[in-house]
Amino acid sequence: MPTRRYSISDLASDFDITTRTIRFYEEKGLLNPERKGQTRIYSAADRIKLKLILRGKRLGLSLEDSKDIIEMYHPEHDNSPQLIKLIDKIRERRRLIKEQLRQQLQDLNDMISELDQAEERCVEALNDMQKKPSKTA
Amino acid sequence: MPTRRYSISDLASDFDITTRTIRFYEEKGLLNPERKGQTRIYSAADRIKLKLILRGKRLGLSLEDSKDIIEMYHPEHDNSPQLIKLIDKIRERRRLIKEQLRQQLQDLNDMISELDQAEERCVEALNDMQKKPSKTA
DNA sequence: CCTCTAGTTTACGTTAACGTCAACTTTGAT
DNA sequence: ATCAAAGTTGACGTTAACGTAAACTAGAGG
Repeated sequence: MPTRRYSISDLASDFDITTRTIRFYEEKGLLNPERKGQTRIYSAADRIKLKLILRGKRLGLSLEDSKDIIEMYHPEHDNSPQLIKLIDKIRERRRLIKEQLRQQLQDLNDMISELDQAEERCVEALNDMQKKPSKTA
Repeated sequence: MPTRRYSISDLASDFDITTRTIRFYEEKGLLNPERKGQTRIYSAADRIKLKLILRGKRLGLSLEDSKDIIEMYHPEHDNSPQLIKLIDKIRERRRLIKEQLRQQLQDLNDMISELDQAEERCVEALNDMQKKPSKTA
């Protein structure tokens, strides 16, 4: 079994965040590491959760959203009505993600092509200035 | 000439934001509408700037970033060293955007496929519960 | 034993991006 | 004229996501 353990500063340096950040995520209920005495000990699963949180951040999700998503991956295997609700939540979340994907893709492509045009205009302006030596008296 | 004008609430309802938000963007130097008396009058160009700001927000840009980008589209046509610096800024920004595009694409696809797997696990768990009636005493 | 390093809790501070009054003024419609 | 709707300027409040500092503890090494 790959029962790897990590200290809080291990994870901090791995993901290039501060220990404060990691404790903050715990405060918000996104992580629940073991304790040896009062020192936190993180498992491989905790590491993955952290990864999910950070990916969520890159996508603009709130910590609350990431918390939701984490619970989808690590459900308390309850009874079947709970499971059915969970499946619905997963499908809804996937819908949202896909819509976001579509929108962001379009936004990014639009922005890139507009930057291209802006650059072109600048280059032309530069060329024009080379020919007419300028009006500066 | 399409010299369309907009009131602040026109734009607010068009983009589904509050007038406070629009005034806030002006406070931060992203908009500079004309005034008729003390009332703000927005042009078509202002409308476009607003659109750029909101797109920036969807992409996770800060207002400062959006301000930068707006100035790339509406440069004060200065002298050539300024123009050259501007071109560099545009290229750098495009680089950032492209990297972000790449990253977000991967993140979103990863997340979707993980949601697919999570759903599958739930469905299987449900099926298992149908067969073995459960252990609940 | 002493000190250094890493860890902990508690608590107040900070920044961005607005929200929410309050207290006016301006203006088109009746 | 008046009255409601829309506009304006302060100014303080709020939320998320941490930063920062103080004061303490526990283990490892010389």
